[in-house]
Amino acid sequence: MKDFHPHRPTLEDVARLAGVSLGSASRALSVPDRVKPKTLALVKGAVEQLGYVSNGAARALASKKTRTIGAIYPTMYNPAFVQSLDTLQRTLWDFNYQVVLASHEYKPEREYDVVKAVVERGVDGVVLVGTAHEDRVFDLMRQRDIPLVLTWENDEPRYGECIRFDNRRATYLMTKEVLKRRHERIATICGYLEHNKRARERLDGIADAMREAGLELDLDDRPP
Amino acid sequence: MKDFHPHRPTLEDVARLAGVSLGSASRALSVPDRVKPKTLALVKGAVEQLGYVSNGAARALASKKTRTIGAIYPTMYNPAFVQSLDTLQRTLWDFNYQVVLASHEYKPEREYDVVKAVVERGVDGVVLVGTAHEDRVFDLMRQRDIPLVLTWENDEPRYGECIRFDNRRATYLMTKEVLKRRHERIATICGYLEHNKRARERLDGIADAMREAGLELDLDDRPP
DNA sequence: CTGTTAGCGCTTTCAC
DNA sequence: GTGAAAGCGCTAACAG
Repeated sequence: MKDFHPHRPTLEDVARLAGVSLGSASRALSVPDRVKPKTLALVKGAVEQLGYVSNGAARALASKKTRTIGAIYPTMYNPAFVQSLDTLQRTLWDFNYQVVLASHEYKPEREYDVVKAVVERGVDGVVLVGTAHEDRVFDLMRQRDIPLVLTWENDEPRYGECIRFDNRRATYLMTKEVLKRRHERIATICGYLEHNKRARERLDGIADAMREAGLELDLDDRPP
Repeated sequence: MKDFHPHRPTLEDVARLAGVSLGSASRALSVPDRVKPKTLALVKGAVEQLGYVSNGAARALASKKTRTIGAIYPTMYNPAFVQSLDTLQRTLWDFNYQVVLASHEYKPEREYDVVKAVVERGVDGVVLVGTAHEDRVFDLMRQRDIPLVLTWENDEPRYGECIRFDNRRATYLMTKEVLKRRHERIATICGYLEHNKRARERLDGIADAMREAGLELDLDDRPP
C-alpha cells in the first residue's frame, strides 16, 4: 500500500527520480523500444515506486488524441442496443480505446445536445445509433472533421460511415436454408407491410430465394 | 452549414474575433453572469460564427476537473446493471457530468486493469459495481484520492462510500403490507438459506413484521 | 468588469 | 539514444 501523496506524482517526478529527462520518461512509457533498456528499467522503477498514473487530459491535449469514442444510443432499454454497446466497449478496449456513453430517449433535439457535449468533452470519433438525426448533428461532425459511424439507420448517411442490416439478404439466406431441406410449401408471417420498408425487404428476400427455386410466394394469401 | 476550417477554432480565435481578451472569452462561457452583457453578446456571436466547440482536454488540464465519472460493471448482460447504468448516466447528465463505461466480465484481475485505465484517462470519481474487488483497486483510488462509490457489494468498503440493499427492511415492509390486509396465515418461499446471507436477512424481515403483529413465522414448516 | 500572465502535465520536434 | 524547450487550449489568479 502506497503512502499518501500530497501531490499526485507527475511524469516530471518520475523523470527526476529515475535520473532521466522528461522526454526520456515519456518515451519509456509510450515507445519503450526507442529507449535504452537501462533507461526503461529506471523509469519503470520510478513509476512503480511513486505509484505514477498518467494524466489523460494532459496527454490528450499534447497528443491531440483522446483515445475515447462517444457512443450515443436512443435508449438503454433495448437489449439489442445493450449488446451492441457491450460489444463496442469490449472491442474498443482491445484497441486501447474507451467509451463515453450517452442516450437521448429517442429525442432528436436532445441527440444534438448529447453529441455536442460528447464532442466538447473530447472524443476521437462517435458512434451514433438510431434512425432520426438532425442535420446539425452531421454539420457538427463534418465541420470538426470527426469520424462518425452510424448504425441502425435507414437513410443514406449525410456524413460518416454507415453500418446497416441487409434485411433482404438475411431472409434470402434463411429461405435458401429452408429450400435446401426440400420444402416447397412455405408460409411466412410478416406483419403489416404498409409503411414498413424493412418488412417489405424481408419479404422480397424470401420471394427472391423462392423464385430462384422456381417457386412462387403468394403475397395475397394472407389474413386481413 | 459551416465551411471547412483547416484549424479548429480555439478560444483565442473567438476572443480575437469578438475583440475581447482570452480571459473574458473564457468567463463569458463558464461564468456568463460575471461579464458585461455586451461582452457576452460579442463572445456568443463569435462562438456562433466560428462554430467554436471547447476543448475538453485543455479545460480538464487547466481546471483539474474532467466532469466525467467512470462506471465499472461486471457485465452488461444483467438487466439490473443496465438499468443502473442508464439511471447513472441520466442523473449525471443533469449535473453536467459524463460517463465512461467499462466492464470486466466478473474477473477481479481485469477489474483492476479497467479501473486503472479509467483513472489514467481521467475521471473525477468512479462507481464500482459488483462484489469482489482486489485490494489494489482500493489502494489506487485511495492513493489518488479519487471519490469512489460501491454498490451491489456485500462487504464493508475498504475505501469510499457504499450503497447497499437492505434486504431485511425490504421484506419487513412487504410483510407489513400483507398484514395490513388482515392476512394471518402467511407463507414464504425463500429458497435455500445456507450460505445465503441475503436470503436469511429477507426471512428475518418477514419474521420481524409478523412478530410485531403478534404472529409467528414457523421456520421449520417447509419442504426438504 | 477586463486584460495579462502563469501554468496544468504531457508529447514532440530539434539539436546534440 | 537523450535532453532541452516549445507548445497543446484552457482556467485562474492577479493587477488594474
